[in-house]
Amino acid sequence: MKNKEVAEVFYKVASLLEIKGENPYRIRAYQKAAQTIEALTKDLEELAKRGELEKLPGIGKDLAGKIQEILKTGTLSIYEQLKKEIPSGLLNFLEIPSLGPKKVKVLYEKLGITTLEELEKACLEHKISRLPGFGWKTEENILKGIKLFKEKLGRRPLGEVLPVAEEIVKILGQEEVIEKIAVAGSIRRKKETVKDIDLLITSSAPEKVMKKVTELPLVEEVIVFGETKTSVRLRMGIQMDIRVVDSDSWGAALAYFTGSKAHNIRVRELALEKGLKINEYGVFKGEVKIAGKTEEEVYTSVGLPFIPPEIREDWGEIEAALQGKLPELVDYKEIKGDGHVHSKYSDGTASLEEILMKAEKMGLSWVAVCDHSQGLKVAGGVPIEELFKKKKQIEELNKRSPRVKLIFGAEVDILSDGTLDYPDEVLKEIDLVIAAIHTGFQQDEKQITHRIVSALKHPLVHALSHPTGRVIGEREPYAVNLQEVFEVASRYGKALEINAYYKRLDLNDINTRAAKERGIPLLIGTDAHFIDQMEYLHLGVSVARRAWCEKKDILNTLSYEEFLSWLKKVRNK
DNA sequence: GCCGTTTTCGGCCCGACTGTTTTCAGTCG
Repeated sequence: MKNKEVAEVFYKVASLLEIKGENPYRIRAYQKAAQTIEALTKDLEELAKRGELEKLPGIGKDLAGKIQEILKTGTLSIYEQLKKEIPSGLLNFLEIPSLGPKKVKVLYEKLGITTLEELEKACLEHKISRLPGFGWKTEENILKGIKLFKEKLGRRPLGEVLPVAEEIVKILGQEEVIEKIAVAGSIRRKKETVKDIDLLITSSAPEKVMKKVTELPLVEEVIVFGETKTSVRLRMGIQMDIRVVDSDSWGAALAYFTGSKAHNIRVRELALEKGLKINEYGVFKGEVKIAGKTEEEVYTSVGLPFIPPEIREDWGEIEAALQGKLPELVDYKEIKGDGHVHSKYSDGTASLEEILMKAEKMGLSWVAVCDHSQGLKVAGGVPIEELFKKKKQIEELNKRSPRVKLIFGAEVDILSDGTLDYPDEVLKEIDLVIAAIHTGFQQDEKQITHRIVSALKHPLVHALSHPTGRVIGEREPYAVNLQEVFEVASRYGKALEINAYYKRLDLNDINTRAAKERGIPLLIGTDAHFIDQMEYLHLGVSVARRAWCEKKDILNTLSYEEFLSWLKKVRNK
């Protein structure tokens, strides 16, 4: 958690310096350092103690000192100083489309505007359009932007946007003027939340393509209209950027448009070292284009192997690629089971038969049915007698089902004193026990961590479900010391879940990577309460891929028999 | 503010579109 707080301060310092009109490279240095810290899988305080801060990329003597200062005092003197010069309310303004640091500075200096309300009022009184560099159009755009900001149409969960993007690709893919079409951007990188839909298209008639796109019924408003670059807002509120290039530039454009920005900058720097220039049209040696048709070509030209989109974040993939140490990322095709679904026995809506059928359709060979435990009444927790009925039913179904097997599991509540919601003699009858916190989210770090750690140490527990309890856009993680959880999971050989439900994705990418680095087994579970939610399995795999996981890191790649023997092994330790 | 098997100073990714401008700064990705 400390890491995130330090990164946050650096991001804010960067933004304040931007408004102040400081040296752009100094600003970038703060942003880069913030990114590095955010993606760190180690505890910043540990690194600081060992004096290893300066080993981090983008962190030199000065920033290392500033990190120390934040860790020690909880804040940063230059940050406090900047806040005195520039009201921090102005930082919100940067979120408004069409407002950047330069314009924000003018608004503050000429009109003394520091809050959204003042800004809105000034627009309505047409004070803005009289400022130098502003006009009536800008005034209009700001008003629109304030409205969007208030509606909080920020980042959306990937699981919400991905299906829309795929649908649009399907519709547009049928147009004759469109040769190739793909989703790029953070959707292609499978980030847990996305801000917009980036579409890349090849066509020899870009103007016709743009017309088709803007005429889609899903489009609410055209924001930017150009021949090669157009932006629209969809009715669901999300922005969609469309880029059209010719097929000769497909690979270069796809790489450029997929990002991340930080990754692209690194690749372009490598190109510069080799005397090459990369843009969205290709790789150039002087005036001559030497690559660009495929992404592989672009990477090869700078001496890199192909890097999978999910890890293009400048989180060390460039260094790994240069050393030939890129991981062989786990593939969805290698996934054989789902580690966590609910049935009618608790608060799920599907019967065991339906789960079995769905699994078969998805090509899985096993599914663990982990219903809630007895105490969790709001979620239809299963009383002990029912539990044995379920066990029996699963055994009977498995006999009749040669290809897909159900695993008798339970998602057992961790009570507020750290004990479990079934007695041991019951737990030992359950083949897969995943423990989870569903109550007492407000407890302090010591208490929550103690509960989780006690559960993980329990000899009959196999795994910890949704380890941080966060719900994207709705609920912050509870105060858990993950370092301690990792420590115990690793020592006792227990698994941590990657909960694949689109609003959870818990563990997230960075924490999954931290767990993987410590050799902790990971179990992907969809937590499906409706049968179709089992399809979120691919989102869990995406988290694993973003976390650099390979086949061996993921328990779901085990066959039914192998997984059962893993379950037994954990208890025999 | 960082960084360096050319460098400890002088670099630091690259281009499209808009709006307010008579040639380009600002914003955005």
